Amino acid sequence: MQICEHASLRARSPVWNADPVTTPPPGLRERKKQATRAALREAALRLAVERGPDGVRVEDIAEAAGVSPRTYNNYFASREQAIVSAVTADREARVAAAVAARPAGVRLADAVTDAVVEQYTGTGEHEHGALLLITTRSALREAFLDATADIEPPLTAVLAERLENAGESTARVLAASVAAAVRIALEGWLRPAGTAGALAGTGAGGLVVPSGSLPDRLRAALAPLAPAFDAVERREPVR
Amino acid sequence: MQICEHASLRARSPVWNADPVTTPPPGLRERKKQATRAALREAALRLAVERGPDGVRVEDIAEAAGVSPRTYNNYFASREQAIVSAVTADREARVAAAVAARPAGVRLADAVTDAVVEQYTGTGEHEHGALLLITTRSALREAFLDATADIEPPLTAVLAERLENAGESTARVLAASVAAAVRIALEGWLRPAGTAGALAGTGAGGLVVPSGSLPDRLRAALAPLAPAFDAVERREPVR
DNA sequence: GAGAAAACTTGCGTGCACGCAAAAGTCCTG
DNA sequence: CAGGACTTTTGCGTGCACGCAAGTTTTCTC
Repeated sequence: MQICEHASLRARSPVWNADPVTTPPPGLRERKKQATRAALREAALRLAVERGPDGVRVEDIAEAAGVSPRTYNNYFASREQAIVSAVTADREARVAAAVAARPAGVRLADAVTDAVVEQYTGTGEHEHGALLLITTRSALREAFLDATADIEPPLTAVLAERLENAGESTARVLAASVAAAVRIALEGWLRPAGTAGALAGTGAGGLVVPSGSLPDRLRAALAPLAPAFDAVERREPVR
Repeated sequence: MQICEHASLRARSPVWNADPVTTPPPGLRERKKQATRAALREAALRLAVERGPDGVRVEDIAEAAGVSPRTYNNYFASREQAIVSAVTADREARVAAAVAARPAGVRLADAVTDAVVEQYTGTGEHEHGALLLITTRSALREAFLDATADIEPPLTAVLAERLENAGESTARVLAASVAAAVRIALEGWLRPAGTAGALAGTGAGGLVVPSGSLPDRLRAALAPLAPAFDAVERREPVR
C-alpha cells in the first residue's frame, strides 16, 4: 500500500490538488488517513521539542499517535521526515498557491520570487523555535533541505497553467530549478558557524546559526532564473 | 571518519579536482582508499549481474571486496549506490570536464547541452546491459536518478571559472538547474511502460523500457535554461 | 442489507545504516 | 628510526526501513 510520499514518488503523486472545488468531499477512509498523518506530525514535533531530537524514536512517535511503528513507515520514510513535515506545514504547496494567486499581469519571475520569499520568511515564532531545533542536527537539517523538492510538483501545475504553450516538461524544469535555488539559499543560510566543512558532517555539536538575510539569499538565488521565465512567458522559441 | 560521499555532503566535498596537475602524487593511504572504493564498485556490479539485483547483500559485496560491512558503509550510504556508481563511472564529473574542454567562444548553453548529451548517450554496450539491470528495480532506478545531483559540484566549479563576474551562487544555481533538468529527462525516459503510475512504486515486476530518444529528451529539458545562461554570459544585470 | 473488492493496519523477519570505541595502519616530525 | 598524531578498519549494539501476508475497516455494487 502506497501512502508514504517518498521523495522519488512526489512528482508522480502530488498531494496538492489544483482544483479542490470540484472534487467530492473525502470519505471516512481519506479523513482517517489525514488524521493519522496529522497525529504523527504533531507527536513527532512535540516529542522532539520535549526530549530533544535525539530522544525520540519511531516507536515513541507511533505510540503517541496511537498507531504501530509499521504504520508510521507507511506515512513517513524516516524519523526526520515527520518532524520536518510538522515544522514546514505544507509550505511548499503554499508557495505554488501564492504564485497562482498573483494577478496574471505580474511578471512571472517576480511572482515566483515574491511567493517564495513571502512563504519562507513570513513565519511566526513557533517555527523559529522549531528551526532552531532542526539546525542542531545534521540529519534534521538534511531532511529540511530535502523538503524543498516538494516545491516542484504543485509549482509545475501552476506554471503549466500560466504558460499554456510551454508544455509540461518546460514547466517541470523551471519548477525544479526554483526548488534547487531555494535549497541552495537555505543551505547557505543554515551553514554551520565557524569551520563549516569540518562540522557539517557531525550529527551534533556544530552550532548552526542562520546567517545573513534569508530574503536576500532567496532573491539572489532565484535571480539567475529570471531570464528563463521571461523567455518562456514571452513565448520565445527557446533554443 | 568521513569517507562516504553522501548526497548532502557532495556539494561541500567534491571528488572532482579542478587542478590535478599541481597536486602531489597521492600517498599509500589515499591509494588504498581509491582501491577499496573501486573494489567495492566492481564487486557490487559483478554480483548484481550474476545473481540479479535482489540477490546481493551488503555483506556479500563487502566480502567480495575484502572488507567488512562497516567499511562498506563508510564508502557508500546504501546498497544501491555502489551498483549505480559502478554503472555511471563518474560520468557526472565527465560532464563538467567536457564543458571545460569546449572552446571559450562557444555559447555556454550549447556547450553544456552538448556535453550532457555526449556523456549520457555515448555509452558502450557495457552500460546498456547495466542500465537494463537498473531499470528493473525501483530502488536502483531512484539511486540512478539521484546520482544526477553529482553533476552540480564539478559543473559549478567550471561555470564559476567561465562566468568570472557572476559569483559562486549564480554558478551553483545554474549547475543545480542543469542537474534537475537531466534528472527530469532521465525520469521521462525510464518511466515504466504501460500504466506508469501504478507500477512505478513496485520494487520489481514493472518492466521499464527506455522510451523515446534520450538526446531529444535531454535537449528539450535543457532548452528552457538557455536564456538564463545567455543572460549571465552576456553579463546582463540579472533581475 | 449483504457480499465482494479495495484499502489500511499490523506483526514478523530480515537486511541494513550508523554511532561509538578499540585496534591497526599510515604519515609526519624530531 | 622511533614515537606521536592522524586516519582507517572493524566489531558491536541499536534503531530503523521495508516486504510480505494476515486481519480489519471502508467502500461499492447488486
